[in-house]
Amino acid sequence: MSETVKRKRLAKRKIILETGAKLFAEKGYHATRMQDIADVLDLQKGSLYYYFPSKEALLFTMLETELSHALVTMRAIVSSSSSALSKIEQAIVAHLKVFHRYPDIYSIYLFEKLNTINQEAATKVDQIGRDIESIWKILLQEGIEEGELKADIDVDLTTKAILGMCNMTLIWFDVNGRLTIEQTAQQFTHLIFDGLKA
Amino acid sequence: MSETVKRKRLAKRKIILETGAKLFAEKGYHATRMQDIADVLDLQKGSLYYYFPSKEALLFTMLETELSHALVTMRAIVSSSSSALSKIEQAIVAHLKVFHRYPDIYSIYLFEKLNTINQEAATKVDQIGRDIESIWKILLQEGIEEGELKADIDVDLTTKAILGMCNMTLIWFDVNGRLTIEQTAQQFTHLIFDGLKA
Amino acid sequence: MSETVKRKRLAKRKIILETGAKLFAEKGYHATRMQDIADVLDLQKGSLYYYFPSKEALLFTMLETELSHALVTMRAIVSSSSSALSKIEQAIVAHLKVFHRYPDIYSIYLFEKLNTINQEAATKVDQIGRDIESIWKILLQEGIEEGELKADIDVDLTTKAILGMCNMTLIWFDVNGRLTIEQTAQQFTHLIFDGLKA
Amino acid sequence: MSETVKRKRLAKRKIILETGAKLFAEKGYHATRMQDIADVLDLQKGSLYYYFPSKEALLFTMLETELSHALVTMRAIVSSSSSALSKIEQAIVAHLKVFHRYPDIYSIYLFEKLNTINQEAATKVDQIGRDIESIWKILLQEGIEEGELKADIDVDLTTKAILGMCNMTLIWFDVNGRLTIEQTAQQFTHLIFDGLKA
DNA sequence: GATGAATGAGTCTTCATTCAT
DNA sequence: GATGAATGAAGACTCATTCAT
Repeated sequence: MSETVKRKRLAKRKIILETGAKLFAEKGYHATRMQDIADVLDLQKGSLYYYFPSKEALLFTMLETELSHALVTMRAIVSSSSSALSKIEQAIVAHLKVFHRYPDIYSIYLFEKLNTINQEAATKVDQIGRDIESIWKILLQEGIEEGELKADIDVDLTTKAILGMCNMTLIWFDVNGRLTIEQTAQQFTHLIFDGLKA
Repeated sequence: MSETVKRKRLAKRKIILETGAKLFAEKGYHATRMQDIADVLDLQKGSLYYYFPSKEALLFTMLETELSHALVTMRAIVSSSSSALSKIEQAIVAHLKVFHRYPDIYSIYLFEKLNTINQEAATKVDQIGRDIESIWKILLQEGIEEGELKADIDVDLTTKAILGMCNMTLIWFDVNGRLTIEQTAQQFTHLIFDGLKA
Repeated sequence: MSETVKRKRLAKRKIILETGAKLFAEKGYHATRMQDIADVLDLQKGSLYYYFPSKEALLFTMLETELSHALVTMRAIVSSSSSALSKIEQAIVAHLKVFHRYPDIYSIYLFEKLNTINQEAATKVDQIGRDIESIWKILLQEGIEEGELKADIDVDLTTKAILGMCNMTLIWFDVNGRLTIEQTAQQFTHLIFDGLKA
Repeated sequence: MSETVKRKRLAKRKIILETGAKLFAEKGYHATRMQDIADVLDLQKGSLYYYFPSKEALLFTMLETELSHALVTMRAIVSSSSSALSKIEQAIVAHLKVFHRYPDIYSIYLFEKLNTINQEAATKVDQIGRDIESIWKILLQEGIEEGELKADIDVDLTTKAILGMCNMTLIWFDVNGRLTIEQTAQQFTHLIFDGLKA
């Protein structure tokens, strides 16, 4: 297979993945038929199987690919030499940015019951999610140890709180809305660091 | 129809709703078959149609019933005469308690793409959700006006942040875990009011 | 489930099995569609799944049921106290009779590549076939030991020869033809015992 | 088209036929995909259509070619001037040898329901089979007439018996087994001529 | 009220075949 | 000659729903 052909094939795979992600995110995995994806791409549904062996494979390929990318990005940003506070600030921005680069895929990751679709594949994807979560715990722990954060913080719970806040943006954030991702991140940071009290 | 018969019928409807909710929450609406529900109840799937005209009806009945209840509860708790800060504190506890009384149903509400199942019914349910959200906005607004909260708070965004934090507990909270709902609510309140900084 | 209902269900299962057997035998397993079976029974193809979980199950149910029956019959006939020669004679009749009671099912057993359909189930069915074959070997061995058969007979090969002769009747035997099963059996016995030479 | 090109083309056709035969024999015609054949040959499945217009054509080409050859061989061997007994003996050897030269193709011939694949082509192939069978009947008839075989033999049935015995070797004979084809043929001859009785 | 049976529309997947390059 | 891509028709299986009893 020539280089050109390979590139073409990969490009087609990518556009199928993106179309699939969009539809899975909009209507849910089960409510999306292969037909729907094929329709958007102006293809016969059978043709999709030339690129992916199954609907499941389509789903988990996008999840694994993108979540792995997210993990790499988070790691890179976090392993800098800034202060803990600054790192947390960066992490919030980074997390939101990464998740909103492919909001469809991350929505699927968060809100589909993946383990009822394919236990094994779901476990793999989940592991990446847990890895990302543990980065957050490390960050908060560092903050405490360096004295920048309160000593009595419940690291686990706070991680869940921050991630809950950030991840739910996938549901309500509007790209054409009043606030940008950066502004949202900034306000989140402010809330988390200083609280609401006057 | 005698009173006894009516009561029996209602009791059976309730248990069907609860079983349905549990399964919808666990496996998702589409992945749950009427058969699954019937199996748990040791019933023929056809018999379910004696109580509910359709799977959709089963879904939306539970959602409307329970969310209406949540709205009532939130309103009651919030219309007290406490200080804004105290009301917010109470609201967080109340919200978590209400949501975790029937976590299954609220999970379905938050994470199923209801509008792809039945646009009209989804709109109705959604309205209740928006009503609850607006209570939060009012609370925050009061807090600002009474000078208890910072004046520069973005009310909409903060509402989303608090609700994100609270609602995601439906995914990770473990009844048998280290923290109770009340303790979780308390820590959330602390975080939101005072932030993490040392 | 009441007795009457159970009986009805079993009767329906039986007629589905027989219809399936007939079609599988006529056109082959792969060339027979569930639709074909349903058509004969004046049923929707989906309805077949109320009785059998899959096409494979339909296939292997008939095979296991009937071959088990064949084994039992062969054992019963063979464990008598007649002379070896007489037993072999009886065995030939019995074998042909059993096989031609449900020629469809035995044709499927002999001529379908079962192991490419379901390895595990095929192994189970095959074991029954091997059990039947070993009965024949025992018979021949007895005949040799009792001095009724030539001492230099190759038991394995002779078994294959006899079974080949008998089993191939499934392909050419015509119920409405010149010879009955009993007459065929008798001539086979004669050939095997005494040969063709003048 | 040059000679070299033609030769190359024929060689490729032959290897496709042999590969196809092997797979058809192993897994059955319907269970074998063009893809499977292409895989073995390290080819795209589309390329097979450069050599054969269809899967059916592939099947019937191999059958007609090889069965015609078998007929020729049988005729040659049989039209000698030996005694009837000797001719039958030779025929058994010849039959087994011919069939085991391409056991795959003969298995397909015997055990596939060819007429459900292509009625017309199947009839053609069948005719060759019937021609071979009638050679056997002639042989037996000669034996009777020359007084070498018993006068009361049922020629048709005996033909079926002998052919059943011989043809089923295609299922169980093992090239690496204890017996060679020649030895098997010899034992078959012995059994048929003299029987088993001591 | 409940059940066993059946339906029929839908959904994933397969695969022989075609064809532009 | 050969390939990568695509087609489209078919087939196994699912499942919400209906209904006679």
